[in-house]
Amino acid sequence: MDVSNAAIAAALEELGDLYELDGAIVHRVLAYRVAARTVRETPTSVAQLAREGRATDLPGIGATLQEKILALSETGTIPATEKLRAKFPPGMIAIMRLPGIGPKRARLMQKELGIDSPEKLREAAVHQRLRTVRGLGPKFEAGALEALDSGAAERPAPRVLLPKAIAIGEALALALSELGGGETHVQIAGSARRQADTVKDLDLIATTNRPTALAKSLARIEEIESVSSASRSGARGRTHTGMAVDLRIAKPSQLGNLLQHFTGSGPHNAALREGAVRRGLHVSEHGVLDDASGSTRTCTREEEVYELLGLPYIEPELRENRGELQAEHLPELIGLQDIRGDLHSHTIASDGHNTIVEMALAARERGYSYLAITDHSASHGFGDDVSPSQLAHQIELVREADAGLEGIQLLAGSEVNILPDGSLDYEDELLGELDWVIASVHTAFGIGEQAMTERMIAAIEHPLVDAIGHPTGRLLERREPYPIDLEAVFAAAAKAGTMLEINANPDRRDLSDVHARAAAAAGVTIVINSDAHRIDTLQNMRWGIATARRAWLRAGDVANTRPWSELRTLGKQARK
DNA sequence: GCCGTTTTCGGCCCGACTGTTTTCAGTCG
Repeated sequence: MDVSNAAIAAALEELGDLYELDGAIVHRVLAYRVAARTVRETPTSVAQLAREGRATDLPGIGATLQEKILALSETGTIPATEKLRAKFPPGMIAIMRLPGIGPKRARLMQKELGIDSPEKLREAAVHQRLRTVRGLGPKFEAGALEALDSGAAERPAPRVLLPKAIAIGEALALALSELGGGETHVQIAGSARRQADTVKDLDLIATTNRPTALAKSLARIEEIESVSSASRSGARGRTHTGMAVDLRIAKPSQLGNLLQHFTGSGPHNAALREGAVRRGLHVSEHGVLDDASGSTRTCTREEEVYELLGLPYIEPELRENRGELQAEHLPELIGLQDIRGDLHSHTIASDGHNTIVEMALAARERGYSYLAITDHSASHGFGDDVSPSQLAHQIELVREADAGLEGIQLLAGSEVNILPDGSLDYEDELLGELDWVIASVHTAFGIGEQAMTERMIAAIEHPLVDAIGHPTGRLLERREPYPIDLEAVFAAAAKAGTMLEINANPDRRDLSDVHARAAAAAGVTIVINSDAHRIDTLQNMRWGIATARRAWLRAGDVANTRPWSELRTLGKQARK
């Protein structure tokens, strides 16, 4: 079995870190990090690509890295890594992770004091030996101790799921607007604005006529635990939940530049600026410097920044340096208003918390014209399983509720378990009674890539399965996707006409942005579903839309932007 | 390390902040 893309990415990250410690130039180190990201986001097996000599087709991967990937996949290790590990023990990388310590200082301390682990660093700091090294001083010593005490060496900074980050960001923006007075406007930038799966720190951009007062007011907000610096240009702080907050205050004349800069992403901005330099332009958060005239243009609106560079406006969700700067045409992205119905929801028949009618009314309230009731199936377990006879009864209940409701069509459905052998846990005859069938994997995640791929493809090819639910099984920050050959899955789904879901639960967002984009490119029809287990979570649809936008999807790529009368002709039930 | 409207070598975004310095290196986003 091939080494996974995640393992290759981790190996490239490690080698980049080791080269950095070894004093390599930053561009070489960056090349490893860029390559690691590319590998992590590639939906097909990079080990296999390397074996076929095609890994070099991926952006940022050349002959040297292809060779190293090949070595990793054939021998389980990369020779250069082995060599450098002997020179720099793992503790050195942990030290380099501490805030305020990079490769230069880590190596300096190793050379001068023999420090090669967080423990030895603490020992030296406590005994005030760090300050004996030229270039280091008492403040550095104190900072190192504080960083060690924070636990930064043991665990990476936590990432917050998007809904929580946006909730905090909106609360802070509102509080700042009130504290700053009438002329104050605050908006969210950074990865939260780009609608990423998770957010490390929150970027807020403000305009105000009292900048110093606004920066100082950050400390007065109840969510804020501490503020480390505040000036007329902004403030940095931390919430009680440990999330870093960066407030930047812009002059209105430069708001466009600042917003563009702090929306990122880093790779997008770096590529944008490299492209600009080729046109004799230099982009920063302050403006666009033109070599020809020697003058700097500032932009009140973000659109003007892109216009000055000869680019169309690029939606924040696309700013990941995934081809948006080179694209001939950018897609007109799908929006929440395009969604006509939700095709994955649960009720009290399984593990949901509301009745069919309650869910239907809430869906109608959202403006949907249809809702599929898709409770779990016969082998779900947890006491929430729906036996075949119970499903037959549930179908009657759905038909009854549908007959009694105006303005929304209820569809009888099920979220059927895909058993380890690829079969489903209801008989075809019963499935044939349904309007809509989703099939999902809920058990036996560890059967291996090949078995999982065969299992999934069996479900995809089942004549009564309309869509596959949360196709990779990932839970953000908690569980990796199960190993599966997605290239084969996408090809099978496109051929069979089985849709693949973007599950909009913000813990899942599965398919992911890069996977959904690859699936659509392979000809798969996407369906975006809330997987709501109560009326309140129907609104999770917005996170699915966020993923779809990051996947470059248009309304036409997504099945449930169509009325049911049209959608049903795409489903398998129409063909039975 | 990669890459090519500067094509096989010589570039490879831009600025702020901090702490240690006497003019700047290192780190960070």
